[in-house]
Amino acid sequence: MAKEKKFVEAITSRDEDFAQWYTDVVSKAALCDYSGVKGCMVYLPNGYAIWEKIQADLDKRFKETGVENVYLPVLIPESLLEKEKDHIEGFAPEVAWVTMGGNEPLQERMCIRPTSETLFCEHWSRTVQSYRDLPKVWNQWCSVLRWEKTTRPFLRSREFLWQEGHTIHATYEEAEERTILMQKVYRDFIQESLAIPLIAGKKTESEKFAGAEDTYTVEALMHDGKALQAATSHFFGSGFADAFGINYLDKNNELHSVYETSWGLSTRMIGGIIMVHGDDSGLVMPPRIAPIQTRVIPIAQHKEGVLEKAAELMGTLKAAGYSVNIDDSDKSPGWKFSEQEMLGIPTRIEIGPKDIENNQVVVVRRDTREKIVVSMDEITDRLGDILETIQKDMFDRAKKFLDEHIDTAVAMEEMISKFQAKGGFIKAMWCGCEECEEAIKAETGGASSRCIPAEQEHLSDTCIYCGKPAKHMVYWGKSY
RNA sequence: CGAAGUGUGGCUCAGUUUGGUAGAGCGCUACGUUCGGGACGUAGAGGCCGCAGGUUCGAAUCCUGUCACUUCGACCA
Repeated sequence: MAKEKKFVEAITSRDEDFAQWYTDVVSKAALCDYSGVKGCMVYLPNGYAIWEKIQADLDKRFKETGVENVYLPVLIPESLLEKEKDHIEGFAPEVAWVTMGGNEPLQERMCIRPTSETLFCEHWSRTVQSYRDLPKVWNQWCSVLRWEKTTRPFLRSREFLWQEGHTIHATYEEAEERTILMQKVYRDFIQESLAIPLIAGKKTESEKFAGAEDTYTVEALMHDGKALQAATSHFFGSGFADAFGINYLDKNNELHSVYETSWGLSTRMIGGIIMVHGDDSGLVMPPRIAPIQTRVIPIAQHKEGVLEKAAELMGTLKAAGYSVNIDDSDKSPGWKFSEQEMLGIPTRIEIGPKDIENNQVVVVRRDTREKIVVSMDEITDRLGDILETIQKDMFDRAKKFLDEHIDTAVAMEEMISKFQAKGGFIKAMWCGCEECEEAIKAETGGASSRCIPAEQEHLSDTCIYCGKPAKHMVYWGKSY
């Protein structure tokens, strides 16, 4: 990637200190603020607007597959959380407890939901009786709380916003199909709307969700070469159903367990957008998910007619369906350009006396800074084309970066040197045992198994670590 | 939870070693001049120095405790 000209000193260079760059972008783009409680953040208008766009897009996609939205309580009694063994073991270390109601100690303490499988199960165990009650394909938009030790804005906060879908089905096959379908929904959404290319597959035994039989994941690669688990879809089999007693009578009056799934995507995805697309000038929003698609910046706005013409342009664009705003503050133009760039608004439209004279405007792309002179008469059509081009180019650039950071290895020395050179994903064969998985992580300096892709390649016959017969080809990488 | 660091106007920090009337830059407000890549002048507003104790004639500064945040590790969407 070409060295970018840097206009603003307030943002640390991305290649100099990626972690600091990330924090600077979050703060300069006014996405969130820290609060008085560690790991609980204030979502500012710019940040929350992105979440609202994600919600709207994803919710529409969910509903096209038959999902219905619900809302369940924020509190889970301890006895309920404990019903499924693997689940409680997985979450116990990071739940927060409520022990008092007013001034009275509670008879039973309750945790603030870290996830809601147990609540959905409890509800269904009381209400599902017949095959006619199935399937249930539900989702809730809410926040959950996990007492993380180390927190970072969006990437790992204690309270975070997400959606969690929960479904139950009469058959194993139908539930498995739903699990895979939701992985596809996430994959399409993230690639099409967020312009973030992915690798997809199943998690290994050790990386699976607590209580799941299978976890399907989509993984993105950040600009620093680290992987981000973007969304997961879990297949539970009938484990939870049996633990909670969710049974139904089929047409032959025979009693059966239901099969269950759950799937989620969180505000962590906002961190992903920043780390995939952002640059040294700040945030770069993919046009389809950008809360504001273009910002009108008047040049020499004190001159006769400039502000009026700029306002008129904004009105025209609004009427054409664009999400647009104007910066008519008395800041200098240069300041406004930098501001628009830090916020990641995909385009800006400069309009000054020269433009008005020539019946034109100057559209500037955020991603490339390319200046495009457009006739005032064509702007409503051309802007849409430009935004679509940006969307496509952003995906293509990210895809090229991803492809350049996927490598293969058949021997440990090869894997270690390749991984340590530039991070990214390394494809390598694996025998399927947890000991090798851990050893690979330790010896490479942090490359954990990210997923087992559906499209398997045969790189060699043996596990890269122990040399025993290989079962899977796995993507390995350092994870956020 | 281990290790390190930091809390002083909205922000970034100086002042703490050696106790003596709270500082700078940026930002903010008003007015004027500017305006195609973070313009400038003039005049202003704004802080019981994270919190609680203690030592002292006197504490941002020394002592004790406590809370929070940041970064790095182990755990995790």
